[in-house]
Amino acid sequence: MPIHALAKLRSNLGISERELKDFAAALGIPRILRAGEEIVGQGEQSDFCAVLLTGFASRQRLLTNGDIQILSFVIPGDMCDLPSLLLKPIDHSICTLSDCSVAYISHAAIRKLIADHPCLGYAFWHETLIDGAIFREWVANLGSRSAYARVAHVLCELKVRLETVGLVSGHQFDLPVTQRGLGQATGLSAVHINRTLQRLKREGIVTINGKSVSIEDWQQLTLVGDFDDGYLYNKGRVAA
Amino acid sequence: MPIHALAKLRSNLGISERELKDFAAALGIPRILRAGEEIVGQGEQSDFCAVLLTGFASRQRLLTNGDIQILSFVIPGDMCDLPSLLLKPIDHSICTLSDCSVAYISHAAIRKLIADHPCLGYAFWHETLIDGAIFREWVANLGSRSAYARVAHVLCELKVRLETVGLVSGHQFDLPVTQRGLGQATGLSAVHINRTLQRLKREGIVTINGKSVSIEDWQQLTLVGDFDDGYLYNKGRVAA
DNA sequence: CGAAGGCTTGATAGACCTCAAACACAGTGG
DNA sequence: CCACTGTGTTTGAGGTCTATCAAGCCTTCG
Repeated sequence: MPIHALAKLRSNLGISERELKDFAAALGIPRILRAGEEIVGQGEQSDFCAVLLTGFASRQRLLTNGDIQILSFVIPGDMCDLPSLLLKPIDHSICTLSDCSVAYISHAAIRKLIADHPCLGYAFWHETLIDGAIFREWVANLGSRSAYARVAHVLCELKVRLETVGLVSGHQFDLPVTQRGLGQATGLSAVHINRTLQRLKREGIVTINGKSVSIEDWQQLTLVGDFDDGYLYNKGRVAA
Repeated sequence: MPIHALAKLRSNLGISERELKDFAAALGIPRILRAGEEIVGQGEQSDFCAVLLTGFASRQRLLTNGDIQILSFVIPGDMCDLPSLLLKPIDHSICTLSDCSVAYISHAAIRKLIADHPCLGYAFWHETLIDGAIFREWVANLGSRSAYARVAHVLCELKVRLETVGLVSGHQFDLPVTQRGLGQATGLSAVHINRTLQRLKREGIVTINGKSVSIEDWQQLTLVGDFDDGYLYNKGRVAA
């Protein structure tokens, strides 16, 4: 059932059929969450991890002045809550951006899986390392690039990551994120996001209809966003 | 010999004396590097990890326009290169900011240590997760805070992390980072770093003499920097 | 002693923010 | 079916934070 999650784990680090089975067996029945709900809350000491099966979520941090900083986007196939296995209480929350289905797996079950299949331990670790690589890229994005490049870069990253789990058809994908949300991800105001998106449209690089984004000129978008997909380490693609 | 590294690993995740011994035995003879050298280079496929024993280093990313973004600071006791075990080629480089002594341990040895002591596997994973938490905090720092707060926050983080390995005496510590370097870490120009530091001094929050930083008003600094040390997960301190 | 790099200061410019208002759209209730 | 409300988008105007440029000074080091 959790196709993307399994396929992605499989491709990431040569997981065997057997290990995949054991992992799938340890997953609970998926729960449906509505948009705007919390999957994990900042400061919680959870004893389980969440796997996002369908939908869109954001990892985010609430600052003391009330502002929200989005730290990364969570897409289907992501074991979004793995750090909570070793980091308690967790320093950020994960919130749904659209309706989502989420499966849970207890920390105890994860530890048992790792004990039984050390290879899975490396696979989980690998997941968190890629998350780390994404954070690093975002540091560079926020610290070094203009608003125009930042927005382009985020779109590039999403396109490549969504492609990995077969969620891009043609050059188009769904992006259930408001302009305010994009602002919280890129450190820009919603107003400026609006103007930046308009520029990307005006220059024929993307078109946007509601929540649907279509990349019209991928090469130009990567150029503008200074994007190199190396940091995503997505050698193993899942067929669309 | 590698006091800090061992002590820190020990405190991080209840490593036993025995595991510590095996780890120390696997470390090669430390090498001395001069300031400005590369410990690991962006794009390399290394087969070893580096442990920083003494000195200061920075994790950094070279952008296509030639700019450098500092992603985090590496201080004594950090196994700075752990992601390279599973992420090849590595997406960033690590450069010394001062003269450093560095010990190396092969990936093969690390894998063997983990096989022999699963607990060490979790300890290493934990290290990388804390690095991830630091990246997240930096995303928030760069995305949501003013220049004044950003600089204050970086100073807060360094003070707490250096304290953990006993490198703060009184309220003072060495910081072999140029103002240009602070700019590359905070996404600000060197000129503005200069003015921001002047403001922090003028307001009696810090004093700076050459490479030595002294925190005069810690509470005010944390307030200005919106700093909460939770994300560093440094429950286990090493006595100074 | 000269050169190079880092720090400091002033002036100007520009990128992005804030405020404000109008518009579009979906969901809700009468 | 139609107001009504709330959220998201769009546009304009003005303001501010931070960058850039430029020059002078200081320290370090060969």
